[in-house]
Amino acid sequence: MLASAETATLSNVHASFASTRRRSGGAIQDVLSRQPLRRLAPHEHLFHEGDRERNIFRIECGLVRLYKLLHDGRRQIISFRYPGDVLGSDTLTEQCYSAEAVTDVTLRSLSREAAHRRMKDEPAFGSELFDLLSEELATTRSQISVLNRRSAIEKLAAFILDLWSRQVGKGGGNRLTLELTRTDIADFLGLTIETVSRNLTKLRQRRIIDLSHIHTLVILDGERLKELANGDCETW
Amino acid sequence: MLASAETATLSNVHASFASTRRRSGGAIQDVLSRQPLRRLAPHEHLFHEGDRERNIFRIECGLVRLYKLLHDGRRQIISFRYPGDVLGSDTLTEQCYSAEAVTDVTLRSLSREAAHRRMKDEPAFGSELFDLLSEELATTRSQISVLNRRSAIEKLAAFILDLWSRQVGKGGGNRLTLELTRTDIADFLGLTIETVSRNLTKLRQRRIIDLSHIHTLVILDGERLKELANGDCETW
DNA sequence: CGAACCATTGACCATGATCAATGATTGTGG
DNA sequence: CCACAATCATTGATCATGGTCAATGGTTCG
Repeated sequence: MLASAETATLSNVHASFASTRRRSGGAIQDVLSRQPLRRLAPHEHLFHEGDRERNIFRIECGLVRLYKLLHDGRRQIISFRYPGDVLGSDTLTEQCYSAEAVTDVTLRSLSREAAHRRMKDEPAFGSELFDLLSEELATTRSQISVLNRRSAIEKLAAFILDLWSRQVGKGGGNRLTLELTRTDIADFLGLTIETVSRNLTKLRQRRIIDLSHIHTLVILDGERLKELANGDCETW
Repeated sequence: MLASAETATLSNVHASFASTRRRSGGAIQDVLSRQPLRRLAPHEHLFHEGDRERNIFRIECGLVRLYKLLHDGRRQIISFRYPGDVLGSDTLTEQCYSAEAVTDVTLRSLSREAAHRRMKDEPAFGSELFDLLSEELATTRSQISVLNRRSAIEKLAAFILDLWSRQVGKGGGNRLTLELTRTDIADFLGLTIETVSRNLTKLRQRRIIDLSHIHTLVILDGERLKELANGDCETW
């Protein structure tokens, strides 16, 4: 069981949350790599909704959450961003959400002005930005499909698989570090913390995951998790 | 009451569905205006998910729905597009949804290849496309906020207000034509047709809307509708 | 006119939200 | 370093919303 989970691909999890990541080189990556490192402590903001100053960022290390505050005071987390992720291509025209460090974060950034200058000189730069933006839009649309119609357990299973897919290749196998609070997960999936908690407990009881330490999640049965994420919940 | 509804602005409906519309001139508009007209009958597709051929379209008249089929066979409608709307800026890299005529539709289109050629000659063209895409992303994110956390009545009220805002300025006052079926509305809002129907009935009973003819909706109390869309449902 | 499709309404039920109590974990100042 | 506070997580009881199943009524179109 462990083995099957370890070797399983995520290709048939149709609607996941995979966010915009660029690993390969490219004009944007090159420019960013030449920017100085900045450090942020937990709860510091990269930017706030409505800020005038705008940048493109690349997370070098740590975890960032993007969120919007709803008019009733609730928080909708748009996405979580991990090392290697580029963000801000979508805010060059308008800043319509906030970005906040969850953990200690190291990042590099490029101002909008610099980006615009680059775009004029280097055509590749603009088209890479365009691609980033397209990818972002596609991801956001998948997110709607997941969030809008699915049960708590389906959302949660998809979320865990998504987290897992990010840590694949970084060693650690089926063990993944959960730096997020239940509130973060709830605000992302559009659930309450109680519902998140209850469903994690159920997953634990059914030996699909292990949560011996609150912030360490071990996937025991990845296949089952994928079934759940895809809606096969008959035996749930 | 009628008067107040008539003069009310929609500015404080924070999370609505307003989609990408370009009314003013611009490089893209200019080019599109020079393309030949095409006509589609109801249920004809502009394109299907996965199609290789890609285009930018402008709806000249009629109504189009964009949708994705979920793996369980359900349909998530991404958005409805109306005359003047431009669509397809997001599909230049990948076609990840389908577009279908709801009514008789007239449109103009520009191939991806032509768009790419234009982008090289005319820098404004590329940056207009970029803006269209950004706008699209912002809209999609608002949509998540509305869809993810809100009650059926809040969704429905926001949806009606959005429809209304599109017909403002076209005469007709508070009367709007509902070319969509209940199934369309349900698939867009992530509800069932029964829930849509029941809530429309309640709105009717409370004299907030009138639905004497199935496809003609009259807003009787726009203020109340806005309150509902914003979550003031105490008296519901 | 009849068939197919669409909409409404009712009865019932499952999911997840809310309210509430308790336990665990983390961080801070003495 | 410990103790206390604050935050976070778990669990239970209850309830409301909206989904499902089912029956009926309207509309539209060949």
